[in-house]
Amino acid sequence: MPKLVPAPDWKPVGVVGLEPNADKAVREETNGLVVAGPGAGKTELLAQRACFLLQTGRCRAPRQILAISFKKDAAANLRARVEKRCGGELAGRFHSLTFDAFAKGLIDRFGQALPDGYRPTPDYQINFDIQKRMRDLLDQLVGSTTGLTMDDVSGISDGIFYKREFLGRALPIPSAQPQSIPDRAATAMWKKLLTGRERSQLDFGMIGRLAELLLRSNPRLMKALRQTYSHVFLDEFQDTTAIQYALTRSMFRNTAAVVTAVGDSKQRIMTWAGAVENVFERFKGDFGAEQHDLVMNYRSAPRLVQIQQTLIAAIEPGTPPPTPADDGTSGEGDCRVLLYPDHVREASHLAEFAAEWIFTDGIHPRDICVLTRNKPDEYAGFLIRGLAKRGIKARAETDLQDLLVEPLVEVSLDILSLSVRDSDRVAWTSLMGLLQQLRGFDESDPRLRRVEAELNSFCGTIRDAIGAAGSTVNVLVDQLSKFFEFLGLDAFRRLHPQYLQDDFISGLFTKFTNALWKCYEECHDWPQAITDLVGKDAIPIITVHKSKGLEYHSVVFMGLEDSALWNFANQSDEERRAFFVAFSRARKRVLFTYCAKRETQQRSGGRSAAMQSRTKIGSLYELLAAAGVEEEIVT
DNA sequence: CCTAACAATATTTTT
DNA sequence: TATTGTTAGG
Repeated sequence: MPKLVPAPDWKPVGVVGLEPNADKAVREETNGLVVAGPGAGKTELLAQRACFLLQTGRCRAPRQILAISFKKDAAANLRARVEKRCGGELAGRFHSLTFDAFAKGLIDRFGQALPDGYRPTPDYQINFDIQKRMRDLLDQLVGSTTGLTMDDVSGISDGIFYKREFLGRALPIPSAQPQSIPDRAATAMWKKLLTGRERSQLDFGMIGRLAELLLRSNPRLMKALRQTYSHVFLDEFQDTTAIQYALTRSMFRNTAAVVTAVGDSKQRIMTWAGAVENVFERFKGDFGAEQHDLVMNYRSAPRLVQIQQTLIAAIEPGTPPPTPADDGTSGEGDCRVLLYPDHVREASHLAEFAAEWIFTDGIHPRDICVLTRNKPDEYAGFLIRGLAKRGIKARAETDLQDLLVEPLVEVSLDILSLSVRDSDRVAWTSLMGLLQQLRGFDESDPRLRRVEAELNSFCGTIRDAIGAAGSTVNVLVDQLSKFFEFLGLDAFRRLHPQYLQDDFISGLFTKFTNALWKCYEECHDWPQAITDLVGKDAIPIITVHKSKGLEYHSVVFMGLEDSALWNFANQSDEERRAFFVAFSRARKRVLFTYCAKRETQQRSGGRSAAMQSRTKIGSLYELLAAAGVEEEIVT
């Protein structure tokens, strides 16, 4: 048992120091809201606070810290930092997971304790299409059992219904008579999705509502939960949805749990997906949270921070301006707008830049990022080919990103790499470790020698099969399936409970094998195909939304044009914040591009490129001009 | 088979 | 808003 440190003696772990407000937030004894811009070290602050609470005994065994993030990688990142900072033993009481994983965990463990009428089948299916299929589902409600007529149902707008009556408020649906038509439809809809088929159909919005109902209707469960967690962290709080906030609120408001939320309202770019606009104010009101503003920017060069100050003044006047931690000795930072006649010139010019950055300045391709507002593959098609001519790889990441972090895919890539490469120590070690774990052997178990031999012979079989002439994607599927049988598919699925859902694991497997086969067909070289799929040396091309929370040495925002920001007139605040998010990803350099003419997709039909304009988003250009950013006309 | 008119969609996380 | 997809009707 590690020795407790008295709070006054506690020092931040592994960092030089914290700015005064951060130090205060780390040691805060009551609910707090940390508001901080990009590069302020919000995640690090949470990691330090976890260390503080665990090492000083503010959070004392058996009590735990619950840390909730939005994205899997953010949750994993935070967990890893805490483990590194204060060791595995204390970090064992730090539970870092996504909101959805947390709510689903409650339903999976205790869902059968839900009240009648709201109890899903234990083998419920996750269905991502419920919102999309709402019109259809509504139409299916017509009938004598629901008492809803064709007219009733066609008078309901599916989008509004889903957001308001179906998921917009706490369960249960008010049942006092007379029920309004939408309320009757909502009641019938829950019934249909929970009991209409053999297996209940749920999406994550429904799971969130059910989790909240579960706790509210089971005081003992609620009490157990509150006793488990003495402290709660909420990361990226500006993105919290109404459902998530309701759950958080009913769990921890007016309880002994100390809740710390961190976020940045200037980076709120998910309101269209349900993020609550005034969630900071509501949190401060409901939880009596004290606000801590952080002002340091540890990410960006001084010139870039200065430009950020201009953007911030426009987005959220009155916000304290950020202070660069970077003194500029390694470069002031650079931002320019490049105006091109067309997408062809843009591609060749940007490729020239990239070649210089990579081959002369030694910047790693992964430390460069191309951002687009939407449709990255269409916007960057020409650029990808321009870069390829100079020997630089680049690719639109989109769904590959998510695929590659799945354990199923990692294991598959390990065994394939081991099969087709002369040696891959890392893959060998990780597969042997996994086999050992799944078989329940300890390190010195003599049976491991046999497993080693079997693994080796598997590699030979796989290499021969997938390398044979006339091999198809089915051969790949077949070989991998056999390998997972050998590995112990059931044990593997128990190790990663998300794979207990048949559709999830089989869909994932198909996506992966198809993607890998596509790479193979392009180069007919297995080691190369694996490298290509992983995208190790490729410049990532992603949307602004995907880039949230990431940072790069250099950022290129392609297509600062009216048509790319098509909804600017309707949601200029949100688009301005997206612009700010894009800009603030960079440590040293940001380039914006504009093309007078642009063809976003490479078409064989030879359609003419569309003329672009930038008047409707003129206010963005004015902001850059006000910050002294130069425009450069490239011919 | 072609065109005109209309509708959908774009930014997203989550097992 | 601009582009792409769908469908009815010629």
